[in-house]
Amino acid sequence: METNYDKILKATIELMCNNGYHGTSIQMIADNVGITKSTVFHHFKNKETILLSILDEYVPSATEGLKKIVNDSSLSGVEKLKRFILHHMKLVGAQGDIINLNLRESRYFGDKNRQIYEESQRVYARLVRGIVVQIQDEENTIFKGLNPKVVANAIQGMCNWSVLWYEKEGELDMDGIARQFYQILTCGISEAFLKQKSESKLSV
Amino acid sequence: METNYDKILKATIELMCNNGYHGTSIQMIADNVGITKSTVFHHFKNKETILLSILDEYVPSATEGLKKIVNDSSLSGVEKLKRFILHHMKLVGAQGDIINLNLRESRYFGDKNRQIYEESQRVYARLVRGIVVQIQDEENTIFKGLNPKVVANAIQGMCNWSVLWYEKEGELDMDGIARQFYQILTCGISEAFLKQKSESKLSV
Amino acid sequence: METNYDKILKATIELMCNNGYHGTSIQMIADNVGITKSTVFHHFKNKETILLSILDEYVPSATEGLKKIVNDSSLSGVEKLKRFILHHMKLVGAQGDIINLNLRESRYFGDKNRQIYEESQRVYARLVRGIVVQIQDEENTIFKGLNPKVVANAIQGMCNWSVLWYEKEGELDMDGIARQFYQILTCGISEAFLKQKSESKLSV
Amino acid sequence: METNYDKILKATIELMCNNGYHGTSIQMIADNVGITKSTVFHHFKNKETILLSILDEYVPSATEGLKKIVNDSSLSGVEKLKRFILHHMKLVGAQGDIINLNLRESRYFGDKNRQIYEESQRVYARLVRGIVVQIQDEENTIFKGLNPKVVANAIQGMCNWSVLWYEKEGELDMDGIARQFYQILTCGISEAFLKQKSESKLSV
DNA sequence: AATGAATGAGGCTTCATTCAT
DNA sequence: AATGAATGAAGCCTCATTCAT
Repeated sequence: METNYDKILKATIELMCNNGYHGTSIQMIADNVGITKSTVFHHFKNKETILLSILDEYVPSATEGLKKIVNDSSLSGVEKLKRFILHHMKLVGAQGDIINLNLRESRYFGDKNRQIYEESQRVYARLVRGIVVQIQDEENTIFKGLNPKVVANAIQGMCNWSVLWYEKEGELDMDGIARQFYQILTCGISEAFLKQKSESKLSV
Repeated sequence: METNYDKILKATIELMCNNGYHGTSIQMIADNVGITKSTVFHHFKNKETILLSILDEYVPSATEGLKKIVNDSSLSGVEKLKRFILHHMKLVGAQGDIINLNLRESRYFGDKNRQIYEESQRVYARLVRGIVVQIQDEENTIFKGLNPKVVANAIQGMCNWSVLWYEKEGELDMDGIARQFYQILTCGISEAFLKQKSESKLSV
Repeated sequence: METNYDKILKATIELMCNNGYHGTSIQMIADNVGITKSTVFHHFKNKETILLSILDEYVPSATEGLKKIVNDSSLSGVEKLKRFILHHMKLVGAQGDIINLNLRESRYFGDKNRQIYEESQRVYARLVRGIVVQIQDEENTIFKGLNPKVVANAIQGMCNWSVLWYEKEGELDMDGIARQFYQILTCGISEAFLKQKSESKLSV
Repeated sequence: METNYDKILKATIELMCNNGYHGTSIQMIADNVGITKSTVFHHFKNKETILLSILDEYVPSATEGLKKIVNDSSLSGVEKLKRFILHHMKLVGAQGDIINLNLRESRYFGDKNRQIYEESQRVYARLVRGIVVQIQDEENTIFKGLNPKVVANAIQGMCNWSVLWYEKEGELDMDGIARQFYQILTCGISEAFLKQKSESKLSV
């Protein structure tokens, strides 16, 4: 059975995605769940803690996934980029709402928690930058002569921005979007990947 | 002399960028300017109007600039892309705060105004998409076989995301960032542009 | 072993002394003891009952002590005054916190209990007034021509006020303070008492 | 015309005297005045500030009065004591409610203001102690051999306690109570004062 | 004996806004 | 042009208490 605790988290994700942190009141959350304000405070010390609980469940696992890709020394930089985009866009597809919260609302945390979350975002950014640097080392044509920081931010912007326009029930699927992003960045240099990818899709 | 009207706009930009629409109160604005709440309402009918006035001054001119580029039939698609990025990133550099507001806080408008702003964003997006389509028509290697909508969103994400990480006093200048974005998207296919650009810089 | 029941009483005394009745919440009490709110209600019907239990244990015994002194027909009024002060100040020293509660927080009782406690304070006051009257009857110089009610209140004020300034670990001991109070009131008329008292101290 | 500001102060004095600081809600104050909660906050930043404003108006003037007496080098210690008691008891009669607040509720201030008020009470206490010491220097029989701190506290207790039992409309007048307090402390040594005092009363 | 879940009432405070001056 | 007074609505949160386990 779904507990009120879980229902509160779920309702908060939805509401804060639509209305933002400050635009979502405890009353709205309570109404959405069908309980009283008091009950919300029975489960969570305060409003910030609700958002914190949501992000605490998501952020570490997202970073873990990326770390695994980056630290796999058997992979080429390009391969890592490909996997990162697939990994990241899959998250956007599956947990777009939470990513949305992480990107937009974590800045409303109090000092302590905000620093934690800004740090976690810096960590994530640093991992992406690592991929870019490796590609620049290995490849001759891709990202050549460019500032890794700029490139990494460009990649992340391209991917993260999708939380604003991607429609779950729309015509585009996340896998397809990810592959297109990859192609934009690598300019079709390894089109083999695209074919291989769509074949492998059959076997899943 | 700077009028209170202007001071209110300026203070609101700063405060809403840091705290969001709901996180910025009329009292905060008044304090920041050094006037009373009442005076704020003397100049603006209500809170929403303040944000509206800020965006109304910025958005049309931004769209105008883009329209000029897109409608110039003497330009190739690639050239339009180059100019769009330069144009857009210059805006981010000069008016990053306002773009920030436009992207993040316009969703808090009431129904009527929100629709207006969503429409203006759709217009902007359509213009960008037009550039992508033109490039696909003209070029053989760039954006080949990709969904124009995805590409346009990727470009806009790459660019807009910079409002979150670009530091005005930092080491990177907007011109440089714009050129790197262009290169990422075109994979250095027209490196001539980069050279030409840095030369032209001397003559300006 | 100290039961939770006792721990709750102890914590409540401390907390209410520092924060007052309204300033002390069940949550604070529970936290202070290291149990849950529910457990507090398991032991006490409601908040008022906790305070009631504390005072019910103390007040009757205090009154009893005073009654014994007053009703001992073998004692002179001055002797009764001396003993009352010693008795009362010893209570302040040993149970200052509870006296504090009795004096300051009993007014927050509900109607019924408040009346009980106000009555108990009237009883106490009447006993003290009895001592004053007896002194006026027996002595020529002490309290002569004064209103017994005023004198009794003066004595009680002098004594009770000490809960606000007496420091348990300070330089002054309650016995000494009591003797000085006695001397102030009797103006050293029976200094013999003081000598006798300090000698008797050796034999105790 | 009496402003809402003043009405709020007046209502707060009465309510907090009866119900204490924590027992008095802003709603109660608003109701008592006949305004809304919001209006209370229009005039006072927060609840604490209301109490602060009340005490800030009273405390300094009370201390000033005492200082004048103590610093008048033409007066004997006994005369100062007499005047102090009259001064202090007159305050109790006229502003008993505020003294009550000062003594009982100032402890609920936040750290900063509490320290200010505790210091102001220490100052007051020190002045009283000064009188006691002067008497011990000048007189042979009064307060002889006693700890000045204890005596000063005894005097203050005797006087302050009266806020709890003095009834404005009762049979006793403050002048009479003050004179009786004086006689208790000095044991009728200067009965002349009492006569003189009651005569002077005629001429007023 | 002890606790977790739940809640209605209320507490302090902020907010956007109106009105009279 | 600017402000002080006033307010209704709402916001976050605490409180004492009940109930089922």
